[in-house]
This record gives sequence, structure tokens and C-alpha cells, in this order.
Amino acid sequence: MTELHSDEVFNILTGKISTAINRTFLRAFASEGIEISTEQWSVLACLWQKDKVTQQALCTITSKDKPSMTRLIDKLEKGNLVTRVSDHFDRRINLIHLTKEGLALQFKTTEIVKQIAGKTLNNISEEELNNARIVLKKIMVNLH
Amino acid sequence: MTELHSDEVFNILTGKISTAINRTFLRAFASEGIEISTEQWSVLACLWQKDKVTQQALCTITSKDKPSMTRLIDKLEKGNLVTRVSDHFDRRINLIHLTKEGLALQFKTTEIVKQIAGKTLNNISEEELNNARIVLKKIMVNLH
DNA sequence: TCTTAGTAGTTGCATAAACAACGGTGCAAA
DNA sequence: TTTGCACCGTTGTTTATGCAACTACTAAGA
Repeated sequence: MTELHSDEVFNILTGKISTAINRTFLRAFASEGIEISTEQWSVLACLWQKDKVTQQALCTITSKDKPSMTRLIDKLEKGNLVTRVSDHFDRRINLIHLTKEGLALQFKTTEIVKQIAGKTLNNISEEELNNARIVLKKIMVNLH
Repeated sequence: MTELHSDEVFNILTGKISTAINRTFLRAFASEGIEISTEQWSVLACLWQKDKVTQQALCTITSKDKPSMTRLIDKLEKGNLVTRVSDHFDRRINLIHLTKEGLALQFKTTEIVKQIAGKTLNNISEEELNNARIVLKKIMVNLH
């Protein structure tokens, strides 16, 4: 386990890679005057695919728990990017709606994300990437 | 970018994999009555390799910033796992020393970490893993 | 109908990270 | 010697995560 230390797999284990990516995104967004976190962006990305879904659905897609989602949506709502709309048929449910501002962010962030993804995956061939994809998929499954 | 959504690479980007691993470690430690976080463990792991180093050195190895390290060591010190020892020659410096308890944890956690690493990397061949390692290494370099 | 179980979302408490700003210390050049 | 810069570590503020406990509501079985 100590010999894992300089190991890139160890860097997944301890989250080094994802915190590094997170940092990169945060800085890029901030430098463009966009004041959302990576996590907030990942929730918005779900809504850009499919709007007006329950918080629970967002939890499932993003693998976050309910309290985390409640607070993320609090922040997004405070920033006027989404609104909570109570469902008429089941009053337990909030449907999360994108606002105009929330929708507009999609176009503003697309270029940034594309650019960072490009930089991050630079010098990595399709084959290598697909191989890594398979390994990561297996890891996710193994963690079930 | 939206098509990345069901992509395993996206799962690195949004940190899904590392939070899942983090959760697994936390639960495993807790179930054995070991009350440290994954981050605290990663600092201890550095000290098990080389004891009595500066906080700055620990920052560099773990890729964490100084405030994070200060607080991690606060927690570890509170749990009597390490002590801060002021350097006689340069009073700016704290050397972090493992305590008996901190050293003892190495043996207690070895088995757990080995087991989780095994479970996490199950069904993944050496070749696949090495391939993934290379990709992850490149990603780390690209994020420089 | 009433009770019980399950679901959706919120709140409280702990840990961790990023960034900025600060105090204390060492060192070297003016 | 003194000034200025660099370095080590700390504190403050914001954001996010995990777990547990809670409210509000729905649905299903006796």
C-alpha cells in the first residue's frame, strides 16, 4: 500500500485527479465571470438534457445524496438559475425548472468545458481513452 | 459535453469515482472502529513512509494546500495520532511526528486498504490497469 | 377507514477543499 | 543595520459531502 504512493491509481483513491480537475474548472469559470461551482454545473448539465425533473432524479443521475442536492439546488435557486415547482399530483415532489438564465449558461459554459476537456485529454489516443473508460467503468461497478 | 454524460470519463470530471471510493473507505474504517477520514489516512500514509517532515512537504506530496493541511493535522493531533514539533533551527517550521497510536494505525488499516483496493480493482487485468495508469498520468500532467 | 410502511425533501452536525489575507520568521541586499 | 522579500503556518469565509433524524405526504393492507 505504501508502494501505491507514487501510483496514478492511488491518485484516484485519494481523489487527487478529481480535485485537480475541479480546481481547473472552478478557475476557468471564475475567470469568465461565471459564478458556479463544478457541482452546480453538473446539476445544470442534467437539466439541459432533461428539464423539469424531481430532486430525487437528479440525485440518482449525479450520484449525490438528498441533502447534497437540496443544498445545491438552494444555491442554484438563489442564483436564479432554477426554480422549485411543486407537483400538483404529488405534493411531496418538487420539479426543478431551468430559468432563462440557467438555460443561457449552457451556451456560455460549452466552450469552456470543451476547452478544458481538450486540454485534459491532450496526447491521449482514442484507444487509450477507451481502455481507461473500461477500467473506470469496472471500478464504478466494483464499488457498486 | 452532454454526450459525455453517461461517459466514465465524465465520472472523473465530476468526481463521482473518487467520492464513491472515499465513501467506501470511510465506511470500512468506521465499521472497524477506526475514526479517521480518507484524507487523514492519506497524510498518515505519507508519515509511515517518512516521519518528521514539514507540513509543506506533506502539502506537496498530497497535492493539498496549506490551509487544508493545517486543519487535517489539527484533527490528527486532536486524535493523538501526530504531534507538531517546532524545529530548533528554523522556528517557522513544524515537524510532524507520528505518535505510538499513529504508528499503530498502519497495521490496523493495512488489511482494510488492501481489501478495498482488491475489491475496487477486481476483474481488471494487469495490462488494463497499466494502460489506465498511463492515461491517468497523462491527465495529471495535462492539468499540470 | 385506519394503521403502517415507504418516499420526497429538509435540517443539523461533522469533515474537507479553495482562496484570500494575515502573523511570524529567516535571509540577503542596500 | 535595516529594509524588503520569501517562506511556513494559521485563520476566515464559502462551498460541498456524509450520515442521521425529522416533517410532510402517499399508498397499500387489515
